[in-house]
Amino acid sequence: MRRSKPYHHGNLREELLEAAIRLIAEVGPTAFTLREVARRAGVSHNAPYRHFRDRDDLLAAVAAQGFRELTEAMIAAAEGHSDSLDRLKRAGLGYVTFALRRPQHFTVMFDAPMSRRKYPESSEAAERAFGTLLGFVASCQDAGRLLPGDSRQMALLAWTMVHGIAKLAITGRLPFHSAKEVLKFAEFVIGQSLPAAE
Amino acid sequence: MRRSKPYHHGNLREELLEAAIRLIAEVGPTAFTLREVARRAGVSHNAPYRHFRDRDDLLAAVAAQGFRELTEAMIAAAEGHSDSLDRLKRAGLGYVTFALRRPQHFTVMFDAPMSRRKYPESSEAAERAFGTLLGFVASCQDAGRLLPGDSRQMALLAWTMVHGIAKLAITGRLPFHSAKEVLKFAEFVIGQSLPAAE
DNA sequence: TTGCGATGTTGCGCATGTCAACATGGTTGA
DNA sequence: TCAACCATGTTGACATGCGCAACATCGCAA
Repeated sequence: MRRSKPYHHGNLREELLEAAIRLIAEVGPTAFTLREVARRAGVSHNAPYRHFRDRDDLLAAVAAQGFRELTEAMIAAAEGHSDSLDRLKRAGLGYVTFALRRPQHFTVMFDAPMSRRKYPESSEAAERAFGTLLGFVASCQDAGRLLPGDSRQMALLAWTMVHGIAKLAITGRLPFHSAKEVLKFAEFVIGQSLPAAE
Repeated sequence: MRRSKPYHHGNLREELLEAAIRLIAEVGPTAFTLREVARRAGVSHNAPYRHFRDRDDLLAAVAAQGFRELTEAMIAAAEGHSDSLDRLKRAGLGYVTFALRRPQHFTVMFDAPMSRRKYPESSEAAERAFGTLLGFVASCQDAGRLLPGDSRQMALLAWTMVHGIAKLAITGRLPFHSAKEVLKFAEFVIGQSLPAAE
């Protein structure tokens, strides 16, 4: 049995990250505060500095975690569908759904200018997410379900589309009042814009 | 001749707004500070409170001004082109160009959740911008250059597209290193996704 | 002319990010 | 075995920001 609080925490980095993610979900990136994270993790206001260079560094870690989860969400959304074009569309909807479910986290992931130099972990996680989308696109082309051509370019097209929808929906700019409506619109956009073969 | 500084400024609101826009262009919305704006306008750190409820209120005014300029930018981009579809495409490229030229301002306009209640001026300016785009879409449909259908839906499609491109480009997520490349990509996307008639 | 309301100013309390100095205790090498 | 070391936490301080309250100034209206 542990006597009250041990001086050394043992797993602080993880807990700080989780606390940060929860805090951001509650108050958003602007009101997000390093000191509040420390409070929630039950440590002093300076403890986080042993694990993160500064506020932005912690936010970058939060973003990285977000990108990993986004990747998972897209894969999970495509799961169970066998037609490659269907899988691509589902992945796109998964992207939007993720953004709608975790708007603040999504905001942290995309609002700060990404600097590969400073935050390599976050950058790599982001690239992995894009790579996943690229994979879906390439599969479609291989299967002849999408017009052939530069898959990278095509994946960028798909990405900017779902991203635009997600961002505008999150910030309340679209005239929709439920996730359902947004997703219906997203389906319309995807169907309209993907250069399906045949 | 005016002896040193008069106690009452005379046109402070305007100057604060301009100073704020310049400051944001330099340091971005995060580092933007009410006090620095006051400093630049040459007034005390509390003077702005006579003209803006708080920091967010000033930012909302900045956003409103941005939406007005964005509207102008789209109109100007379409000017001189007679074919309606051409005009629509140019307006879209104008949207992206505006974002690339004034990334920080664009960010202020779109990153904060929009509350119609709290910031009616900014909301209306934003709606006017969208209305402008809607007008271009409707013209295309009237001229039979775009498939008929719900123009509102179609305008939303166009908007989310250019917005996605703009946002990702601004935050350095697209693999392009010049505005020219981004615009070329934007042309590709627009050409690919607009459901042109014929 | 006077006094009132709009506009600026000074000064404050409180919160935050971050630096510096110090405390603690698990691990390690002699 | 045990002492020194280093990673990890803590305390305290400082500069800066936001926004409130009280006060100052001045144009305008009665």
